[in-house]
Order: sequence, then structure tokens, then C-alpha cells
Amino acid sequence: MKISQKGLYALQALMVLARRYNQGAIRIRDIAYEEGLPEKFLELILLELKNARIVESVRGAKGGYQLRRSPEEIHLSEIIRLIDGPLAPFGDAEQLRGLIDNDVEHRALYQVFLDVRNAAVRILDNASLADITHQKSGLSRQGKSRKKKTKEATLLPMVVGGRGRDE
Amino acid sequence: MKISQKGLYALQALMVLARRYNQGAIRIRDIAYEEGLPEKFLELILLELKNARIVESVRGAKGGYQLRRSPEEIHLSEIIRLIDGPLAPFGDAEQLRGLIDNDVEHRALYQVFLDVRNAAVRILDNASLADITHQKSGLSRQGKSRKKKTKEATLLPMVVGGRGRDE
DNA sequence: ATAAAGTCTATTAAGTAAATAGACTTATAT
DNA sequence: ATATAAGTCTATTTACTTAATAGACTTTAT
Repeated sequence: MKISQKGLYALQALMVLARRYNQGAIRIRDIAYEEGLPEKFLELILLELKNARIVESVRGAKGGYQLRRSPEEIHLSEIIRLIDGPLAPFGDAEQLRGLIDNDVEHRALYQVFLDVRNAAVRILDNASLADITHQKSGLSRQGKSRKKKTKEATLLPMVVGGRGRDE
Repeated sequence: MKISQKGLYALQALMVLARRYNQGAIRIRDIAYEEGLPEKFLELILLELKNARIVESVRGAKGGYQLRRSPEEIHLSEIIRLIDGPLAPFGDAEQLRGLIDNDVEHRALYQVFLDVRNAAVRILDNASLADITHQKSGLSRQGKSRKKKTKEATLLPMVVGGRGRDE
């Protein structure tokens, strides 16, 4: 799994929309300006997010984009899957197909990759736009709890360098 | 982070060498044949592994490749970092540089990515070639313990589908 | 009607990944 | 010594993907 520039742009744009949730549509140009993104490229990205029913558009003058769901209900996993594809650390499940049904060793290797994926899924499924934009609790607007939030983040022993290297 | 075809090839080749550890050099052609890898491409990969001092070569007739360290001491993280670069889920630390030192929200996003990376590091740092090639314990040859092995793998609740989708 | 917006399709430019080719070097065997 | 079996090195090709741009089209507010 790798977040592309496009994926980052998508997240940045959504953060803008999350901040202004329930305040009407925002123009592409404004989003682009606010985050310093290439306007025309962002246009395509927003279209994609719209087709995936994550945002909705208002056409014509006074138009723009807005979230279709509350920031608490939009998780990073969803966005990243949409823009950059599967969260697995291998290109395509196909790529490993040969490995999976071969011998035990290949299966063991596959299992490690699966572990990596599952770990990523757990973290990204649990991080919402609300979490990221510090929309304090999420309880304010939604009766729904969904509290765990940055839990994963603070649980880890903060080994920012892993084994010392930058990565 | 994303494992490339090349990275996979490297791991496959190393698994062959791990199986035959301490049994002398193995020819590129044989490794390629055994795993069904493109011979000429594998050549370049082995060169890279050699420069990284993970394998060593024997030149001339009767030559070939062999591991420079025991399979217990070669971790997937090392190989993947070498071939595919940093384990982080963003292309380059540079890519996010702007985000890091901007506002709080961007930092929060960055932190989530960091969590993903750290999770990947933990799993891949802990998986050795020996683990993958079921070289039973590792205690046999090395006094060193290093037992945790497939621990990470079996700890997870085996949600192979994450939220249902294939990824 | 006009201007302000999103929509759609196509194209380009640059970079990267995978693979291949071929000449060169080193060691073994006889 | 010579032939042969290997690894080494450099270059090139091909295909694909990513990021970005361009421009004509459609919808809506005023």
C-alpha cells in the first residue's frame, strides 16, 4: 500500500470540506487555494469522490462541493482504497496468486503480508476525518459514540524512527 | 509501502538460499528455475543483495550465491527496505514535509500514516527468512533466542477480509 | 442573457518498473 | 594453456502509471 500524491490531495480536500461541514458548498477553486493543490487535477479527484458518494456537488453558479456524510463517518481507509486501491502491501492480489496456492513457504510469506495489511486496515478503518480535523468528539453532532479515535496512535510506544532509520 | 515484483523476486530468491543455507553456492540459473523467475532480471537483484551484504557470490565455474548470514538473522524489513525503499505508506518523507510543519490537522494526518508505518515495521522486523522457510526453531544453530517469530501473525484475529473486501 | 460554477474527454510529459542484451571478468577443470 | 562455466557491469527497450493540463460542454443563479 502506498499513498499517492492524488490520494493525499483527496485527503487534503476532504479535510477542508470536513472543517466546513454543514456550511454549504465550497468551490473547487477555494479548496485548491486553501491547500495549495492544482485546481484542474483536484477537479478530477472530486469527481471521483462524488461518484463514490463521499461528497456531493452543487452545479451552476454558487455551486461547489460538500460532504455527503458527517466527518465521523468517513474513514481514511475508504478514501485510500478508493483512490489508491487495496490496502495490501502487494500490488495486486493477483501478483501473489501463484504464491498462495503453492507450497507452505510461499503461504507463510503471504501470511506476513496479510498481517501487514490487516494492521494497516485496523488503523485506517479507525481514523475518521473528524479525528483528523480535531472535530472534538463527534458526540456533539451524532448520537453515535465512535470514540476510539487516536487510540492506536497513542498506544504505540512512539518509536518514530523504527530501528533508527527514516522511512 | 508497496512490495514490487522485484521485491517479491528478491524474497523468493532468498528463500531458496535460506533452504540451502550452509550447503554451498547456488547458481543464478538454478534459483531462477526453481522459483520461475526471469534469469537476467534476477541477476541484477542478486547483485543488489550482494552489495547490501546480504548474500555473497562465488565467481567462476562452480560459482553461485549463498547467504552471508543465517536465515534467522535476515528480516523481511531489511530486504523490502533495500529493494522497495522506506516502509512508510507515503512515497517519500519529502512528500509530506509540507504537511508535517503546517497546522495541527496536517500533523494529525501525518501521525496516522506514521502509525501505519510503525505497525508494518513491527511485523516485518519480526519476520525472518527462517520463520518463512519453517526452519523450525533457529535455536538449533544459533544460541540466540529470537523466538517471537510468527507471533504477530497468530495474534491477529485473522480477519482475512478486513471489512469484507479483498485487498 | 450572462456569468459562475461543475462535468467530461482527451492528451501530454515525466517517471518508474520490468525485462532483455551483450560484452567483460574471474575461476575451474583438463 | 585453453575451454568452459560462472558471476559482473552497463546500456537499452518497452510498457505502464502518475501527475498535470486543456478545452469544450452543461447546469444554475441572478
